[in-house]
Amino acid sequence: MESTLHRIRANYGKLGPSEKKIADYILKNEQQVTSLPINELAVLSGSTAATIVRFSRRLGFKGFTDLRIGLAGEIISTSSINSKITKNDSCFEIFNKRINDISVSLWNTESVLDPKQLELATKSIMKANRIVIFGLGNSAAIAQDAAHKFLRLGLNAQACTDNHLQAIIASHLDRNSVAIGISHSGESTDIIDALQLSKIGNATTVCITNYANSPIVSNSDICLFTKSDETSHSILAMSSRIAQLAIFDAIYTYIVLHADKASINAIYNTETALKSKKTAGR
Amino acid sequence: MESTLHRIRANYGKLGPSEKKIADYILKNEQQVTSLPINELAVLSGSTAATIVRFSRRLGFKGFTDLRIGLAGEIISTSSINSKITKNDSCFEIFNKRINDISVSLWNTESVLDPKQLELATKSIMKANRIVIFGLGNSAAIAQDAAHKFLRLGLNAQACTDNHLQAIIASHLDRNSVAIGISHSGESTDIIDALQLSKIGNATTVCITNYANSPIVSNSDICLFTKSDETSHSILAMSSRIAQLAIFDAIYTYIVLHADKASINAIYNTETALKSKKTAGR
DNA sequence: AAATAATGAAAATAATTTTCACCAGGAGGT
DNA sequence: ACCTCCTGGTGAAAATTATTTTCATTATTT
Repeated sequence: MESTLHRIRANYGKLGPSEKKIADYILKNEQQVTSLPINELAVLSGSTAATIVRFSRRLGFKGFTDLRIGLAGEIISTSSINSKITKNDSCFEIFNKRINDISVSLWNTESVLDPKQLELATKSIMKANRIVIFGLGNSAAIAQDAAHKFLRLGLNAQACTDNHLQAIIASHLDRNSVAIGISHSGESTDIIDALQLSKIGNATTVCITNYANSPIVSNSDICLFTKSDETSHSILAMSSRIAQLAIFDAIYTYIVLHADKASINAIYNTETALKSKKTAGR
Repeated sequence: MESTLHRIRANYGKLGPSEKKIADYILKNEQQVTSLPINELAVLSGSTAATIVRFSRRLGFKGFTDLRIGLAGEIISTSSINSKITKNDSCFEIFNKRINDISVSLWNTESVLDPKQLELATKSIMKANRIVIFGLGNSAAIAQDAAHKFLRLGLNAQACTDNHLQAIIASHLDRNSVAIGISHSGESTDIIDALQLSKIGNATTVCITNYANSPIVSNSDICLFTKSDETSHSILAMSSRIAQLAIFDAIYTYIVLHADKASINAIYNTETALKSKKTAGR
């Protein structure tokens, strides 16, 4: 079952003029439409109730009510996000608001992440002889997590979270290497330096950042963007980091699915090796 | 504006018996209710339309229709996004399904995480002289991330992700220490051993796990549960790890908000120290 | 036993869907 | 070119369905 907004866009061409007006109004006022009676929507969109019903049917819904529910289900409840964390919040309330932030940030990232760039990054990683992931401070954990994932796949991956080692490692990369730099702000000088050094040896450089106009972007062959507001108390850009994690996870999963025999064995062996660490299988 | 399901739970006590039946039915059949006429819901829940409307009003909605929209908006469309990842999916499609999984898992965790235990854990961490976080394999990155957060707060925190060191460190903890063990399965023997050793010195033990009936639970003073299905290709329990991250983030944020002068200075100093690593301030 | 709260049946209202008549534009025949 | 006969889109109004309100009844409490 496809998403509501998608269905509207996909069928836009086949719509009649009056139906187009309805589609336009809905696309412009997603949120509002979820709590609008059909007759009001008819007036607001310059159409009639009957046409709205036909419109809904044409898109594959049972009727307007059905479409509306679909719409509500897919709109990141812009209204309900009052994620301001205050000092009076209990720890649990904070958790609550946090996960809301994270969800929003993930779905926002989905809208700024370029599928093409993501695919390029993935393919580069699959083909690389060596993968180095640079991340400092907040991003160090992400880098390590990513390296861990790739190692499981039998890839020659390595996290580099030490700014002394970074320069050394970066300068030894060659054209068959991929250097991935993670920096939320896109301004971490050490990471940028590492990518520049990597470029000297003709490694493919990939960055993951939140800011499209940051210096790291101009030093990267492939750019993967996250999107998170990081308004509140996040000195630690929590939600953007989750977005970063999700990106690596998608890459990892893709590679798992397209792995050849050898890689699958690598995964299998890892699992077997870890089994002995558990008291029982789950 | 609070979430629909929460409002139902929060006001559950104040409901009449018939309204409770409605609440029960909605909580058990969230998804279905979004596309159910009020009269059918009345029959299914063993109540009447009038009571449902009253019930909706009492929860702060304009009427049943309003409640239903709220519900639809907050149910991570379990049905619509069929998160089955297939080999034909592009990397971006995988990303898409992944973030859906993560969202679902986060909101599920919100429903199993005990606010009391979370608060206990937080308070223990705030008061501790020493905090050690044990995590191996998948969980190592989480442990490091958490330690990193606490360090920024000026807390004496340390991640221990090496199973040789774990035993050594654990056996040196005392009653003013907090030992936190992270294990998705709750069965990682090394982590359980570490917590047991920690307990000998009377440290407070905290676990984070997905399984309430796992051995780690009986070796912990405080238990924090995540909930994620981890159906698909997740050898790496991705979404539960995000839930773990979110838990630590909530704890961290709470402590930030309740930090005394000294701690705030610690944060400030950290930020200042890091400034020099950036080409410009963001 | 009176007051209060909760409930359901039925009436009233509101929203949605269906029906139907109309119109515009196109295809094919004269 | 002109006339039909279609077709598909549209809106007005009727029919249906859903929701909300009213009100009488039944529990529960004081």
